Amino acid sequence: MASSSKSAAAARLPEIRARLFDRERDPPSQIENLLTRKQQVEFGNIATMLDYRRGGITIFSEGEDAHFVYSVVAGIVRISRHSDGGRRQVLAFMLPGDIFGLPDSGIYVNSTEAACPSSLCRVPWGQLRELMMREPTMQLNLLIKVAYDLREAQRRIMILGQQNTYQRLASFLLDFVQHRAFYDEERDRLTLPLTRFDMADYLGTAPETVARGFLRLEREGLIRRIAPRVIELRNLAGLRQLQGQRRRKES
Amino acid sequence: MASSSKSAAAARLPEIRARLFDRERDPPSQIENLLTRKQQVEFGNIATMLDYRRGGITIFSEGEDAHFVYSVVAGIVRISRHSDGGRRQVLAFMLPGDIFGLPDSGIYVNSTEAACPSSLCRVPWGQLRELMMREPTMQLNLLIKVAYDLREAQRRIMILGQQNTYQRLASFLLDFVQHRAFYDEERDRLTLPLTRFDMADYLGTAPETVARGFLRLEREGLIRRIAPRVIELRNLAGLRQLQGQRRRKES
DNA sequence: CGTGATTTTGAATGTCGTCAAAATAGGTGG
DNA sequence: CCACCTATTTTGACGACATTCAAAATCACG
Repeated sequence: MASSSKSAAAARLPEIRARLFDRERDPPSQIENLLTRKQQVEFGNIATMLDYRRGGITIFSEGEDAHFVYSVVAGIVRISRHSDGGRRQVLAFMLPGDIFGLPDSGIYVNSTEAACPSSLCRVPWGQLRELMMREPTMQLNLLIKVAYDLREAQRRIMILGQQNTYQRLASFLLDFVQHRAFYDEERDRLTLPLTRFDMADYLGTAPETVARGFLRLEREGLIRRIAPRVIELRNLAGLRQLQGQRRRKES
Repeated sequence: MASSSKSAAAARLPEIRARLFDRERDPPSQIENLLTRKQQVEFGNIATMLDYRRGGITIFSEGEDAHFVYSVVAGIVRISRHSDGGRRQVLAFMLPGDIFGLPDSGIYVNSTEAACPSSLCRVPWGQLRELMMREPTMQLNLLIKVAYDLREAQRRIMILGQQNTYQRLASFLLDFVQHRAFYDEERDRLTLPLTRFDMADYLGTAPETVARGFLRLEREGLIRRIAPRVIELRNLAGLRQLQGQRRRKES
């Protein structure tokens, strides 16, 4: 499944990225790495690096005993939960700098899979807890990070609560524009290593509707489909303008 | 607006309620107060009690400088955010034991109002930050609480992502059954001091659709409308069964 | 180059947002 | 206590939107 190595030193140092509670520099402060060099090393000392060489591999499943906390170093991790009816909802895609796997009463409440080849950093929950008790600033960093994730979840509630599927798709594309790993600014090209099913379950809709959304975006000149998973963004401002509109065409 | 008093001792001690990271008792552990008696007093020492005598009063608005963190002692607080188009989305209703007002780069990102007469506990952010640096367990409690709120937000994403408005309304009613302040178990009566607009903005729908939802719930024998804001729940199991169904009737 | 999975397109129908208007509740002052 | 007024809630009608089932087209991979 995933190959592991104890020598975290050799690999890229783990980061935790979020926006700070307080203004440190000029407002508004950007998303940044919360850890000092020293903390990164300390964190790396209790961590194991994991390599998921292809997408679709399960990291952990809801209901299992939670022994580890993970942080993404490279790639995309899909966090999902299943409803009573068995339908999957993708709650978030975790990108480099994100942390996931905090326990709830000792168990995981979500399932997670690598959505594409990914590198993770795994820390035993007990040891992280000890480290945080010794190091209040380390704990504060985790608090800041979780608070940041909460605000992101609230942003998703906004989108799901008041946008139609067409607007949601545009929001989704725009989210990835921030990340250089997926958006080639030179060519305006977005590479999304995700299936229509993943997108549909994330956007709370059906894969067919996602496809129709892409069709409409193309017809309206906002994008061009190079391949199913490669999109040229032809009009960023136009995509952004969709956000503010009403859910439904006026009368 | 709100009357305040420095003597927190006279009032009910503030609580922070959430589910723990780890299992302390038999699984699964229930929602409980995170603070020890001593911590409650310590927390009360830097807090000011606020009384909002009627609903609709603004506590703070998005974009303002964030100086205080609040915790609900009694009542309901509505947390909302406005989209580009100006439409309001209610992100959450905060009930006794909940905390809100954590800053993002020094400012509030949400607006909050008392949804009905409420008592709050207000703490200067700077002092809370100091207290947390001295008291790692106090900080851990806040972390646990925010992580709990994150999971609740994820639950809302599930509901908005895969339930129709009828099912969402049922979920909403069931959420309040947990709280004795709103649900009279003897008479099966739910008292919701909220307008159809509040509910609609929370559920991501229109007030008319909420009204139609209540109508249908009544026609199907699941509830009985005593008054617009007082509902008799006649079939809890039936309400719960709605959750697992598909969004749309199979043709 | 074939095979299975993914993606796209088509058609039918259920759902819900919107506008309009009637009915009801809740609070105020006579 | 009642009449009145305003805000809230309910009901009706219509059309846009999205889910579902079905099937064709395309892609990825061996």
